[in-house]
Amino acid sequence: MSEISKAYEPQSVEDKWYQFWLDEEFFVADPKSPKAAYSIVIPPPNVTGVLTMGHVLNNTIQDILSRKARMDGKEVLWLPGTDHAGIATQTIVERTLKKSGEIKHRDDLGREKFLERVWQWKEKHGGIIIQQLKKLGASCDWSRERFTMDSDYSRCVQKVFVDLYKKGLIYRRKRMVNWDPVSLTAISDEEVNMKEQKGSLYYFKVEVAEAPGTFLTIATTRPETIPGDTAVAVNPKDPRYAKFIGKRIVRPLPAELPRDQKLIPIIGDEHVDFEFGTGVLKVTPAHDKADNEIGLRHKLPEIDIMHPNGHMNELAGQDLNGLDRFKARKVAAEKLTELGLLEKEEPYTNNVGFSERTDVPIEPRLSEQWFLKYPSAEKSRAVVADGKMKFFPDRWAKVYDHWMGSLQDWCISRQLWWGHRIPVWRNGPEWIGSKRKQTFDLLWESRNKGIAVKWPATKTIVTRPPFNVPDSASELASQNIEWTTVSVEVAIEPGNEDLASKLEQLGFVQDPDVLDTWFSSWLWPFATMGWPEQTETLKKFYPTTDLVTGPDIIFFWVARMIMAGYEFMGEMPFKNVYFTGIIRDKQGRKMSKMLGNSPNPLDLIAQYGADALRFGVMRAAPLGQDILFDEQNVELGRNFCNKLWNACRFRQMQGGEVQAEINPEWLTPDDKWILLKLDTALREIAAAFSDYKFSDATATLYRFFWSEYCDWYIEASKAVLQGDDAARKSNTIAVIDFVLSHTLRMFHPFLPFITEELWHGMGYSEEMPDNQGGRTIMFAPWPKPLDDDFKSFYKLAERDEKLIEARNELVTQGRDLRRQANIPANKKVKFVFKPNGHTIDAEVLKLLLNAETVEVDPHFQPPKNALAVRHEQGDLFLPLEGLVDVEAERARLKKELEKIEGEIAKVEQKLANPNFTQKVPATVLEEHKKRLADWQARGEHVRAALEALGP
RNA sequence: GCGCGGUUAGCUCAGUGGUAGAGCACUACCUUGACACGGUAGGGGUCACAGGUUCAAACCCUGUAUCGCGCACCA
Repeated sequence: MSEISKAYEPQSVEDKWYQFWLDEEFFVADPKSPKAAYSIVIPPPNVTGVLTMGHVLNNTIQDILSRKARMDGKEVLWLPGTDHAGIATQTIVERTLKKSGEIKHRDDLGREKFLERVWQWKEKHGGIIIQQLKKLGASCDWSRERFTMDSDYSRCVQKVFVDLYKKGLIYRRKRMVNWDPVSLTAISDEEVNMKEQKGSLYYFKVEVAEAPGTFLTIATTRPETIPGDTAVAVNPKDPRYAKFIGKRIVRPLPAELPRDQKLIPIIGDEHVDFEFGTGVLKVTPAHDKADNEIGLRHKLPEIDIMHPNGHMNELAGQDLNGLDRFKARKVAAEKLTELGLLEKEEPYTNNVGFSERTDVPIEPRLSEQWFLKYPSAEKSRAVVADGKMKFFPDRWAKVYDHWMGSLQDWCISRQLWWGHRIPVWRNGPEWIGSKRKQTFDLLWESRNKGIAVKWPATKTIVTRPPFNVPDSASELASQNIEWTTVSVEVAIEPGNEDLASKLEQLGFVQDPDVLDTWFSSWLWPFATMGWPEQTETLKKFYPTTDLVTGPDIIFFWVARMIMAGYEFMGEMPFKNVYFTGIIRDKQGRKMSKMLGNSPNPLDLIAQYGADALRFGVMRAAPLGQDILFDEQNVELGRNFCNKLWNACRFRQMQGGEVQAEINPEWLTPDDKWILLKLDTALREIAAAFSDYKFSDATATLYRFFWSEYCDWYIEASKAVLQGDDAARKSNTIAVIDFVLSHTLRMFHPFLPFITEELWHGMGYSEEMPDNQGGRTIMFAPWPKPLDDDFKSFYKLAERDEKLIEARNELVTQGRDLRRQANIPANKKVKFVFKPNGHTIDAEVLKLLLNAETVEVDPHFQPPKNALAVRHEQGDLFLPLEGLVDVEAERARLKKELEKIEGEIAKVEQKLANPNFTQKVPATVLEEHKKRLADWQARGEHVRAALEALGP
């Protein structure tokens, strides 16, 4: 440290070292390295994203793991990148363009032009979060940064799609999906959140056509869908209604439709719960998932009465046509009232599915979509259940298992533009005329080359291989298939772009939909490493070691990656999964832009430093618990860094040789004590790492460094450092260097910047080989606990530890005497120590007590008013002259005596119990006996002190 | 409805059977040659409740209450 500032100033330090690490390529992973591999792939943040506290938590953990692994001598790959985030990105760009007045709708630009703008936007703003991660100190291999829409990556997605298509696992079908009427796309079940909604349950009556004057009453929450009803269902076992099955009712809406066009059947279906409502269910197959299933069972017609944007269409009738679905609900109820059919409306709370992205109620809608039947599901489920892949905390394994046990096919198509377009071409309406022969020839030729050509004859939907393509025109003819009614699907693998363009010339069109973003993210662990080539990187770093992510994407991402890993790599994608908690504000609310309770991590870094932010977050983030974030945590981190800084500054002020040999003969009991405490801390941290308990690790670091090293050891060592014995002094400095060099390395994964600065500043990097931290602390060895050879060479034994701990206790009590006597902290006082056969360093005692002198007198006879503490090492007296408030002191001592007697009674009771003395392990019994003796001794002492105060 | 997690000091949380802990906040004293982003000392808890197991329970078991989360879902 050329210039020693009194306080640590992170801003000037952090950028300097990050640039150094980048320039030296310390983060770059070498697949040819002989070292053992350690790898993590980053959960790719949205390319539109900015750094949130969640990212800070997540990436700090990954950085800690990566840096620790480097110090453990591993070849580390932390692979970064971003996700194209279909809906989110498209929405942002579209909104921006609308705001600027350039367009009213993305159709104004057209698909191609619009995508150009998204790419432009991505180039301009897409790097922000990467830069922010660098500010945090993330040691990612930036030379390998990937984006899920990179051309290589897109080829992986395309290949995977066609592969699964050929296996028959991907298919296109008209089905009920979750429709988001705002973003105008289907979404998957996982993107739907159920929320409680307060609404109404409407009871209306319908007339039975075959029995005029007879009415059934139906309860519904959605009267606006009545025009879409194609049946009324009752439970066939319901005695009230069974007799109506087979008859028809008159559907009340649309009101203007003639009665004979509104007759719909009463059907019997087990699905109907006769406890609920009136026991009569209206069936709307086009607008309700359960109703759709009933519709399929009973072959009911489907009437779609809504536009994709959630507004009613003309089939809903003139009263509702054009209205938004919620407005239509009210109008439909009014209409029923008008018709005299509404019996009552009661308040009702039910659960409604909301789109995760746009937060509007999803609309169940019939549409043609692509679906995936999950591959390798059994293996993927078993690997976690068997514990071959470990989840931390492991309760998530149960959640995973439950989901894996009830997999539903995944709706993977999205009606968006920004994303991987589905690589399937279909014959369009203009597929006519003279190009017919040319087309068939091309298709037969392609099919023979292994291209996936599906040939579903009209009305026959083929979804499984083998693809039943007629071999020739004559076969086509012999099957009596009219070529004009044939529909063909061609899925094209990467590298066959020429076939696509040929098909397009022949009137084929590519499917307009894109794939769900997660359909690309699920390939992340191997698509980023060069798959499908068997690259050096894949060989070295796949499967990855750890995955760090939030439990909110366990289904979206983690489960799917496991399945993709098995399906395409034949191997699990990661060995351990660490699930972080969710960051909340200090009132326990989720961080959100709306609430404005989400601090900007960059502001925190600017104010407190990246190390402080990292330390504060890690300290507050126990495994598996949500984190209530408070800026005070960061302040604490800053204070801690400052403490570390100043402790090193103190060492530097002592001068002397850097990292000199420690001479075992000159070690003081305090030296031995701190070495043993260091050993304990190293062991605790090793244990914390193996359990992924980072908050435990930071707690240990904090306690060891602040309480043990600074508060006790440094203060005690001043006795030597301020003395005039040069040999002892340099030995103590050697101990300090030993401890500090271990401490800095132990801290480095958590506090990368300040430790690098101090590592160099303290001179610990000097004359060291590279693998000992010569160029950077990043590659200094992770400190190991002290071994037995070390301990015996330096004669470190448990009794040294006990001796100092007892001495420290004596000091604390001695310091308390000052307070009892109301002596200001800055006033030096004279203590007398009456030793009890033990040796104790009076110089150290004097320093720790902040005393003017500590007189050691084995024959000291205390005066009446001396305050005293009795201790196993001797008695410490603070002789005073009339300073003490006798009454207050008496009261205090009495209170203490009461407490002591209580403790004595407790232990005595236990020891008097023969069950206890006979059953308990010897060590516990011993400990209780000793405890009793200790309390008794203290009690005696307090009693003596009381007596000494006089009557 | 099913499942999971929490309930310990004013606040946020550690603590897997053997003397209840940390940080912050609080009180008092102190700018003592590393650090006021600091030091010293102190006050403060029937460990949600009720049973049970045990020589011994914050900890294990059963139940209850309460908060949060996930899954499922009946119009």
